[in-house]
Amino acid sequence: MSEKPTTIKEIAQILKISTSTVSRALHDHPSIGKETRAKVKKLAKDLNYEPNQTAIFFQKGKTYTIGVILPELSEVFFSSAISAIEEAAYNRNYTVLLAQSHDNEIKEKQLVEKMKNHRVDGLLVSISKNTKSFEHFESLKKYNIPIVFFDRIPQIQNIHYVACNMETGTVEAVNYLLKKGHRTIGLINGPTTLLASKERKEGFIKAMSKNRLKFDPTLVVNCDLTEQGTVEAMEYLLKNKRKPTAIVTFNDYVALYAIKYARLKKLEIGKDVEFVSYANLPLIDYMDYKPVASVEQFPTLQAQKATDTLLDLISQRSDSQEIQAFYKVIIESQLVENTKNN
Amino acid sequence: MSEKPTTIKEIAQILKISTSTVSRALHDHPSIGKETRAKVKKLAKDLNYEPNQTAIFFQKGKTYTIGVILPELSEVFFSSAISAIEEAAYNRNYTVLLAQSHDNEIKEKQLVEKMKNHRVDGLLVSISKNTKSFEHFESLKKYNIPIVFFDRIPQIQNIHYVACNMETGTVEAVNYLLKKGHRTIGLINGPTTLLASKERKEGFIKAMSKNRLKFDPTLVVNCDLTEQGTVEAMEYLLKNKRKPTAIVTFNDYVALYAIKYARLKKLEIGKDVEFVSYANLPLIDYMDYKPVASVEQFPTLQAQKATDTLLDLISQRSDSQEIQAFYKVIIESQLVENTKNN
DNA sequence: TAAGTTTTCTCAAACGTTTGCGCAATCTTA
DNA sequence: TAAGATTGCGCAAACGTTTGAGAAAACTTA
Repeated sequence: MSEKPTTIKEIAQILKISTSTVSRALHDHPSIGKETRAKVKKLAKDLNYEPNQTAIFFQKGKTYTIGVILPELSEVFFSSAISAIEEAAYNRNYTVLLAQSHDNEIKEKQLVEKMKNHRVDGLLVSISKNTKSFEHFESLKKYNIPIVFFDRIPQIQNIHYVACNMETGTVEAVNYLLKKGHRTIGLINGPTTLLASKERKEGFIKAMSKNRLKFDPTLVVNCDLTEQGTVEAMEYLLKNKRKPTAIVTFNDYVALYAIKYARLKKLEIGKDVEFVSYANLPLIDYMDYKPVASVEQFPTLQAQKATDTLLDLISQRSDSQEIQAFYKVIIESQLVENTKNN
Repeated sequence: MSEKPTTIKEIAQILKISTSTVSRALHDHPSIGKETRAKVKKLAKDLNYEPNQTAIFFQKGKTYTIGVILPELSEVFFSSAISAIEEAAYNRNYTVLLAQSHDNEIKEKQLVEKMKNHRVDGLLVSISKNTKSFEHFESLKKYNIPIVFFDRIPQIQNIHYVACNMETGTVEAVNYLLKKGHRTIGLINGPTTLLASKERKEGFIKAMSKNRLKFDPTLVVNCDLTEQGTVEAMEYLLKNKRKPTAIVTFNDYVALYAIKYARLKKLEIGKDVEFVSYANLPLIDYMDYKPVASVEQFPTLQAQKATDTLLDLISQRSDSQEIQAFYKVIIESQLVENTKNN
């Protein structure tokens, strides 16, 4: 039933030559004669020879595989990312070893170990929300396995990363709303622990001050990104002395919850109150009541750049031994108006 | 800078014992004395020993890795699936090698080769829409690499698969609409080439005849699943002598396009015309004008069962050599009413 | 204390491939 | 035709681990 795969040894035996000759012949090594090469290749084809990668990986100490650790594959942002990563890796003849941390620090550490043991050539990581310490990544450096972080990056020094700067997009968003005549703008932000929250808030403040409006801290509220949390944030904002006529929300989910709540309170979306959000969900296009605009974060672009960076690092590593600089690729977020669909 | 990882050999040398003893000690082999075992384990820990998996893979001819080939990771159905697959594999200590075919038959074949060369222990596949021949899968059987197909399964014999039967759900859907008083029900189906289209149509017909209504073929229209195609299908249906008051659509995207078109034509959704669809998009919950009900296909459940089946096959293989039966796991689709969200 | 048991460990092969080095055969050139 | 250059190939080690078979050491028992 289950035939054993052909090996180089067998080919050598049949042809009565050495395995090294077979190996070299198959790799078009110059020191092998034309005829032998042809004979070897022919027989290899006939016997359906397939090089045993596990042997090669072992021999070369290289697996042509990159590890990818993402928080949640079911989140649209990350599923778009993994799609792009796979694509980019495939184009450069690399394979993807995939794992998700479910935003669990302990699991993330285990996965890093596992990836190391699998001898991946490099690692692509978007860190878990709950990861506080980063030694598990440090340990990879010792083994010379490069890591590139993307989107969710740890706040430590000397790392390679690709990330999206939320400030620009936020500034654009606020400017856009101001231009539309809004003067009282609220921000439903994420948890304070997130870098992304910080960037959004800073963009918010910057836009205000640039427009000579004073920043009103009561119009900014943090939220845990759940529906309940969003409702509470909305209640807070709508009870405010200065009731916002426009609200910037941390992401599309928050926007959806907020819009739902606003409609429940009989507010007309786009008239009584208008929303701008950060793009996570492609389906926003199909919604009837949706944010007027979204700050695009380019998940696939980020993922692509991150993969390319990682693969560059991998090939550099084998070329030279010197320590290269740290790549810091910043993609600017960008406001896009959401088109009406009816 | 880059230290070489510790090996079993080094441990052996330091302790002046043989590598086999070290290996066995680390594996708690009974024939190793308590003290030696303790000594070995201590030193291993101190030296930060990590077994070189590539060597083990090579040695054992097993990689504890499963290959997964999906058509499109950016499609919600498949991203939910890969999330569940990774989860299930992780729980049984397997790792996932990921690739997407982009519905391209040639690429699919290349990927199967690549997976074979990587010596995956098994393969999980949802086939490309455009795949017509299946020898590339046959070739894996020779090497005793089990394959489990899921959701999109080839129409050939002697394979393991997990799939969702669309007929039941479709019958339920039609019954549901009939019960709501509809008598003229349309079906915007997918391309005739797809098994899924066939099942939907058969369910459609079966439900009609069970309710002693004669099946009207003019109310069924095939479509290529694009927006343009959907618009054409809608035009056709709305021009029909018997104008449907309810429409079953092939998937949520088609439903969205159809609803958009219907509203453009000033039809009131839920009154003039009602929709039932097949669930792909979690976001349907957030929509204002949406199908009243969806036929749930349980992507994560399918993926989970498929992974478990594959891993069972893999462990069986090493246990016994006999050829086992072919697993055919059918999950019944199920109608779920979509709750109102305002 | 010698023989038999049991415990603990070692030897060496094997997995399939790559590659540095050396050697033989062939070809070149004066 | 002898010396050197070139071409074509083989030898053997190496990568790190597992494992069957056997050897040595320790412990029993009569």
